[in-house]
Amino acid sequence: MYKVIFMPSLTVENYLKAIYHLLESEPEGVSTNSLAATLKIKPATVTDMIGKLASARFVKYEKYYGATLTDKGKRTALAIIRKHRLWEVFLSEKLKFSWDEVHEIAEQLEHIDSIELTDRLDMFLGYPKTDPHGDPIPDKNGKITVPELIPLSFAKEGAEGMISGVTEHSPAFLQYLEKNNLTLGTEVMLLEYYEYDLSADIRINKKRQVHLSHEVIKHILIKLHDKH
Amino acid sequence: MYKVIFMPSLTVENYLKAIYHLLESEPEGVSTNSLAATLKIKPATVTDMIGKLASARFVKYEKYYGATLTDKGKRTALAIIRKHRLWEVFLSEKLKFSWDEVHEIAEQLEHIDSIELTDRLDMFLGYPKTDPHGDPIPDKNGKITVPELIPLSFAKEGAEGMISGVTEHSPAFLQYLEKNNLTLGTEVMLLEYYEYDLSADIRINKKRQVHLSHEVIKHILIKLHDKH
DNA sequence: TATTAAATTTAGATTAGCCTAAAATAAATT
DNA sequence: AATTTATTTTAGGCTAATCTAAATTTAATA
Repeated sequence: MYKVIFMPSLTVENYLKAIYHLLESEPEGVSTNSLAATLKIKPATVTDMIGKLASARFVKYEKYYGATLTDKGKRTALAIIRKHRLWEVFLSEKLKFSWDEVHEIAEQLEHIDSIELTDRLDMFLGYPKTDPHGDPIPDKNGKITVPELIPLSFAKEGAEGMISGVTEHSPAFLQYLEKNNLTLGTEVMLLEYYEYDLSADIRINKKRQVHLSHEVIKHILIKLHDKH
Repeated sequence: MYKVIFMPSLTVENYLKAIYHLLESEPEGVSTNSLAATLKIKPATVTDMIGKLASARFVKYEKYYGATLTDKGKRTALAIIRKHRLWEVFLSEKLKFSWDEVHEIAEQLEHIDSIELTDRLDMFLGYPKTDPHGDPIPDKNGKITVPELIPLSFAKEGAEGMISGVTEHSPAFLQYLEKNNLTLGTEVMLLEYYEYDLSADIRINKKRQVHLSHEVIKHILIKLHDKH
């Protein structure tokens, strides 16, 4: 039988975080394969570890049908995500790292184990609501308020909104956005779709017009403006 | 034979740091036993690891006669000590942790691997020269300037100076100093020694007088005032 | 529905970092 | 100088987290 895990190791923390994020697109249960892909390890390794996580009641697991988080697992995952995002704010606001640089360093900082440190950092930063990519920061009780955002690719022609998040965090993508002034807070209006490749013309800050591929607009999240 | 180590793991970093500090009192070579004691592991484990560290040219090692650091080992150790002390300054100055709380958290933060982060943190903190305990911070090239300090227990009767460091970092000791206003920057004068137990009377900030045990004064470092 | 393909699990092996017990060496004491 | 004690090393084992190869189960296709 599987050994019981007490204090979650760095490895366990990374599994839980990955499961949490993957549940977004696989709510019924995260597959062994997608977990292996995100963690860059072999599926066989994942199967074994998921068994241990289930024994320690971090996940609910049915053989061949994927894993979901228990309350305990969700709590643990959210604590790590809270730390990750707070450190990202620190790196961005205080140390002036660009938004494509913060993720990698925060991957390390998120594992620092001190609730007191996390809470003081939160205070020092002025209790930020979101990280530099617009992702919401869970509060100290693990409560997370997910803002109502839609992908820019879901906007109707003529719709206006503000860029408020992204669903792709690779440096390449973020640098692309930066270079095209598509940063958080930017006002955008969807002018016209091109059916054949799902690309679109976008007006930026009521001035400049750009043409963006579907690949780009589907990863930009906007907050729609209320209609008058 | 031993396997060669490329990127120093967390464990390796802790070995190198411990060796660096122990070389202060054992300059001829750090013994297996004292290393085992500081790292809270068994001597047999240390012997094995020292062999690996020697293969990777982090230490020079002669069986039964202890280990010393190579230039490579020293460089690596100083990089960790630099990070440790910079984070201590951050915790103390920015997050308002007391000087007895910073060490434990910095033990984790010192292993974050990003030269860019370290250098930006250094800048953010205003290039501090010392940590909250008065220990000097190596610069980005690993250069460390050790200030000329003497233990308070070495001062002659009548000598005056400023508390500028400690050689004992336990929370208990630091809290004791705090409670007695014996913090960094405090002016002290050695009034009189008591031969039978090596304790002494100390004047604090030209006002209050206290009686301190040898155990205490030997761990307080002062910068002597120039005589006029 | 039978077969093939893909995903998942099982079985057995490896590595880093630790352990205990026993053997070897160095240091201290008589 | 011989013996005892302390330190260090060697030898053999264990665990967490990984791997590869083979077996099993589910999903897709003919």
